[in-house]
Amino acid sequence: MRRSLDFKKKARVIIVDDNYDHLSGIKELIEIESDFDVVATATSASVAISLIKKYRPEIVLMDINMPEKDGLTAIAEIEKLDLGVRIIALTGYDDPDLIFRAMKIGAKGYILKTMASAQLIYAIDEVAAGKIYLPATLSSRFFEYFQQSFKEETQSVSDEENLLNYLTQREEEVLDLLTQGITYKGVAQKLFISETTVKTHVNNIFQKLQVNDRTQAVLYALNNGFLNRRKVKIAI
Amino acid sequence: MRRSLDFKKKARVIIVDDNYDHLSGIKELIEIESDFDVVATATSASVAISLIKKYRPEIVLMDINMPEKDGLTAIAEIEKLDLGVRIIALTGYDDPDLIFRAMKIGAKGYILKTMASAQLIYAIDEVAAGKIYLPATLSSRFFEYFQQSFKEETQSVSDEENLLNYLTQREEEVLDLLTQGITYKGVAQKLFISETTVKTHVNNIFQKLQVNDRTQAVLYALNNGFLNRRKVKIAI
DNA sequence: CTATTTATTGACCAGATGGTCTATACCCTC
DNA sequence: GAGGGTATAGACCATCTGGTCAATAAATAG
Repeated sequence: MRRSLDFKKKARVIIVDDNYDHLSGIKELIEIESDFDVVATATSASVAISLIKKYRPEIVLMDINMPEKDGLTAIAEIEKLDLGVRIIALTGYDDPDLIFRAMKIGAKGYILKTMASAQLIYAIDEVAAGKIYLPATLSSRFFEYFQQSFKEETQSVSDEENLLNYLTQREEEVLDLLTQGITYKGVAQKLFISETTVKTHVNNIFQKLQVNDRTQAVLYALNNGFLNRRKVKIAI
Repeated sequence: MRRSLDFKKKARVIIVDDNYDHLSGIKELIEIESDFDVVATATSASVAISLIKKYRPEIVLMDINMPEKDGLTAIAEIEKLDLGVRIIALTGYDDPDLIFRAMKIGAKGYILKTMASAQLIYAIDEVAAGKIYLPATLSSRFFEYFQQSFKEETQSVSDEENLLNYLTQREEEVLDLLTQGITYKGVAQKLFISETTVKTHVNNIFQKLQVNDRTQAVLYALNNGFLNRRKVKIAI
């Protein structure tokens, strides 16, 4: 029991930072203040990726602000490799957009360089233990940004303005099939009605949505919460 | 300075919980352990909404598990009123999906009923001060769910499988215009080429994406990260 | 009971769309 | 300089799409 805990603590770490002074500072800090094993360091993202493939560390500390290939892209690439590496992002700024994007692409933690050394060790500890760690202040920032991005999305159009609300139930069914890229004939078969009827519905839909063709109708539906209930869908 | 802090602390609170015992328990706790002013309580969401309109509290504690109108819907409705009320969700379960949805629709905090009373007071404190508060354990859950929902979305298709990657630059431009619901003629004008050329490109796009018409092409593009860079877009 | 809304269908037509084949010109690579 | 990929363009044609007008039946609202 004790052994396995100790074993877990001896997680191997790779540090990536284009500033050599920062790099060695963090390295020393970790070596002195913690049990972690810094197996390698890198001053560029591309070198880092090679090292990660070679050493397969448990933890990577990745500076976000780097020239050439930036840290976020690097994180995305590493995550794509699916090596089980757990990445902690590291920057000087608490820009919510950066935090959001880092967490989105799979960073397991996000730390500011200005934070106390104990916080860094704690973060590594938590992440090494399989958790996701964001300091309270950053997590607060994240959520504000997160909620804001929703408000703009969903609350931008009120119910009265959302033309989708004026569609009848049958028209919604037809539109639903249209958003799956089905032709008049196909819709007619699916709904057991004639092609002409479908055309009538489609025409009514166009008028209500104030569009001229199915592509625009589909786009309107997608942009105004028509099939939102289906699945979580996030994109930047 | 001191006064304004004290003033802030005297935030008015409304508590909503269909279980009367819980309700009065929380009420007592807040009245004894904190400076907050419980101006009203409600055992149903609809009553709560009326009370909120009447009292305009700073804080609402909202139980999520309620019959009739559930707490999440209630939160969404209250947020839509845009009264500046700050809502803290309250449940017995740390279901990540619930947490995610609560935060999505604008809850400023999320607390488990099993948590220590001090934690509840602290949460109200933070939220009353304008912050968003999630206890570390819940925030961890949230992030796991958050990242998972991405992985399914973005990593579901590898680069080789994503047929969009086989499009030439010109074809991408054409597709981009198609996803805006523009006709052959319109595309031709925008790109300063003939309508025939557009048709050729479109046909090539269809073959590469293995679809039969523009609607399907647009849907494929939308579902496979074609215009993802534009805006944050989240939906459930 | 009448008016309105909704769902249904037909007919007709212009124009848009999609499929196929062919052809030229440019650029890049081998 | 031959070959491959890309962008351009025309011709032809079947089909699909969208617009309009008209009509019936059922359900709902007033």
